[in-house]
Amino acid sequence: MPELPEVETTRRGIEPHIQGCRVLALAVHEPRLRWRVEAEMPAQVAGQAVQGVRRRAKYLLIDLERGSLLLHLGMSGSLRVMPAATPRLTHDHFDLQLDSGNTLRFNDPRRFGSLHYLTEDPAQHPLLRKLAPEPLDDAFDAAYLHRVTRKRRVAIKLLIMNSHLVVGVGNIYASEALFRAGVRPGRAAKSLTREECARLVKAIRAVLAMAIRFGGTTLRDYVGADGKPGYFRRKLYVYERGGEPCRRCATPIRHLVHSQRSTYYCPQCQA
DNA sequence: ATGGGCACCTGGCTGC
DNA sequence: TGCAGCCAGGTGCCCA
Repeated sequence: MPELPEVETTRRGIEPHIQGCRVLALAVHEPRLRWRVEAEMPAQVAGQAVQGVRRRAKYLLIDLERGSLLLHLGMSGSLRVMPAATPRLTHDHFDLQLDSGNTLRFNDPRRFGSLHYLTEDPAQHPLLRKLAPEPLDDAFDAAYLHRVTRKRRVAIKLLIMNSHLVVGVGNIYASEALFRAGVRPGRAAKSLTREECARLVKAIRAVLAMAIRFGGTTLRDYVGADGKPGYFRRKLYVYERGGEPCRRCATPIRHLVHSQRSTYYCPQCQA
C-alpha cells in the first residue's frame, strides 16, 4: 500500500489523537510481522507518554519518553485510532492502548509491516541509517539526481524507487512522476539529461505533495487514521490505466513489467 | 559498487 | 463450486 503520501497522511491523522496520551498497554495479538515483535516490548513501553509522531521515508516514529516505536506499514498495513472497546477484526495485529480511552490499532493482512522499539538514536538504527534524502527536502534537487544517475544504467524508474538514492517513491508515484516529467520508465538512468533530471525532481516533489493534499491513493486496502480512503486515485495519469487513453493525448497507456513490478507510461508523451 | 532475483504473507480475481 | 495460477501500494538480503 503505502508510499510516502499515505504514510504522511497516517502520521497527520494519528498525531493529534495520541500526542500527550500515556500508553496503558501494548497488546500484541500477532507477533509474526516482517520481523517478530519482541516479547519484552509491551513491558518496555507501558506507562510512557507519547511525545509526537515523526516520519522518515516510509517509516513512522512514535516518540515516547524513553525511546521510540519504529513502525512500517509494509504493502497492506494501516493504522487507525478508535475506541479501545472496538471489536477486533481479522489481521488486527497490535493495539497501543492509551489513557484517553482510544487505541491505535494496526491492521495488516500480508504482515509485511514491522514494529520495533528503539532506545538509541533512531537515525542510527540499521533500518534508517542508510536512507537517502527525503524527496521534499532541499537536499533532493536536480544537481543531486543528475550526479547520482551518471554511472547507473538501471532503469530510471528503478533508480527513483531505490531508497539508498531517494526515499518514499514507490510503484505508483514512480510511474506518475515519470509521466509528468515526460521520461520513459525504462530509460537508463545515466541517459537522462540535466534538464530531464530537473523535470523529474520537480515532478516527484509535485506528485508527492499533491497526493498528500488528497490524503494519499487508495487502490485496495489503504485507509487513513479515520478509516477513510485517500482520494488521489482519480488524479492518476497512468497507474493502473493500461490500454486507456492518455489524459493528455489520448494515446493508449502502455503497461509492462520491469523487475516484477507493473509499470505504466504514455508512449507519446514520454520520451 | 552495482544489479538481479527471491523472500516474506494473505486475499482477490480470473479462467479452466 | 473448486482450485490453480497470477497479481498486489515494500524492501532486506543473498548472489553473481
